[in-house]
Amino acid sequence: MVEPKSTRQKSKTQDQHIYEEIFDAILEQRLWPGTRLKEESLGEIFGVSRTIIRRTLSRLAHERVAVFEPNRGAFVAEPDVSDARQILDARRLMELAIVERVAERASSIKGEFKKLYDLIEQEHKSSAAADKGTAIRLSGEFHLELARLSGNKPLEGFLHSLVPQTSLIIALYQVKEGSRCAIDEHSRLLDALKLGDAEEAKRLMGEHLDHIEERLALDESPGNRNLAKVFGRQVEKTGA
Amino acid sequence: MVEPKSTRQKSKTQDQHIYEEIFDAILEQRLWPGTRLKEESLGEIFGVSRTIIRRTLSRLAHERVAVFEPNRGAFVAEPDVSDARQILDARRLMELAIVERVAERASSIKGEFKKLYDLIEQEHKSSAAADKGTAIRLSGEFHLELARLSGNKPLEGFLHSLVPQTSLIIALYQVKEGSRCAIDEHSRLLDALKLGDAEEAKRLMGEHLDHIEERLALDESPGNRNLAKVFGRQVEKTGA
DNA sequence: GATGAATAGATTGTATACAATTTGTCAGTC
DNA sequence: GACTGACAAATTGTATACAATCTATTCATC
Repeated sequence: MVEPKSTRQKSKTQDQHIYEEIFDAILEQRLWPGTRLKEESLGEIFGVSRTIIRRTLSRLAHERVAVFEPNRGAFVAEPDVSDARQILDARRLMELAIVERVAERASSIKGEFKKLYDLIEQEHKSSAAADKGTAIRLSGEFHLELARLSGNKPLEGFLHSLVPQTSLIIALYQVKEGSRCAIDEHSRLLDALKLGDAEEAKRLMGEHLDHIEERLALDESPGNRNLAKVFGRQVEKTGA
Repeated sequence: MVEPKSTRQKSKTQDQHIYEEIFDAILEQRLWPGTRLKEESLGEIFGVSRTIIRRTLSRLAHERVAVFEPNRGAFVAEPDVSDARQILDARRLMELAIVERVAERASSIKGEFKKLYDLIEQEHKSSAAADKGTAIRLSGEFHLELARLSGNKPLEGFLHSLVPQTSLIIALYQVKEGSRCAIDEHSRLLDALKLGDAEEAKRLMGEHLDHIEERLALDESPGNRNLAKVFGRQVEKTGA
């Protein structure tokens, strides 16, 4: 549908674009856990062949944001309660390590904090506009930008896969609506980071994550399991 | 060259096999940083088309064990000094978190320690046989099995990409030969883990990693930079 | 009417064909 | 003899063709 132009050249950019489009859709919870990702449909949407789509799905699968079911196709991942606990555990570990490193580097990266402030401002705007999807995505982007400022690419990459997975967990298991205090938490965290106060930053990040987890129903009782699954798809887990 | 049989079915296993073959070659330092990974050659070696090879390379690239250079192909990664520091930093963080979790679960996973003991025994054997490649690989597998026992799949997956990257760093920057005390360190670590002594296990793991890093020349002085690069390949960094 | 087998349609998995790009070679010029 | 440009070979990047598998529908049977 778009002009084919040179066919090549923009390949990496093209890939990245499609990836981010799906990534953002998951962050904003427009793509629900369990949603089928049909290759030909996606190919038509983005004007590329299945080859490209397949590569993107493969990347998402490697990041555990999507799963391939053999001969059945790719689906948006549906982390179960056990997965969710492991993901949140890993994420806490990462986030604390990240703020520690950002705080340590605070003085040498002063100029780079601007984007974080911009993101907080945008968060306020979308919150005021009751634009829930954008607000959630911006919150994720705040954490990703923090990871980038840690100066550690492996950690950044790892968090990049944990953030959308957290989004899926929230979609599946959040029972209480998120009060907008999260934005203020980001704001206070950023203040501590700017001062290079690692301990305070870690404390704030820990509380921030506590608040996210408090709103989740991750007990394994059948009632809650169903509650979670009901809003997902693909129920046939036993039969296979 | 191999019988084509059903063409399908074994697909995932086939993929996994090729992946592990390359993965092990890197762990054993048979594949050197900078080595070109030509798609057609690999396809012939494993008896599959470029499609399959490309998927494998794409996975390796995502794990930062290989790098794609646009229109030029895939190469075994050559982490520079800055990359190396970040990788080792991330790895330390992961390894400490992993032993912490294994120690916590020690009592409930008693039966699962067997493989670790087996691996140590194999390490002794290959060390006695002066089989350096195998010894290095087994050491890596020890850490990977530890990660598996942490019970945290995301952490396990992340370490799975850090271990071969460490192998590349050692290939590029190790200046002193590794004394075989590493095996005893694994052994003592395992003892502490079995007792559920998280603090002692973390201390031992920290020392173990110290010893690995002590043998590396990661200072940015031009002499050492060249020393490292000289044994790699693909020198044209400025031109392209 | 419910159950189950057979068949048609849809979708994924892999190989291959072709286009775009890079790399290496060789002639021509200064 | 060194340098530049053009051409040829090799290799990657993408699309497409075809095979294998799964899914849904239909029809027969009880």
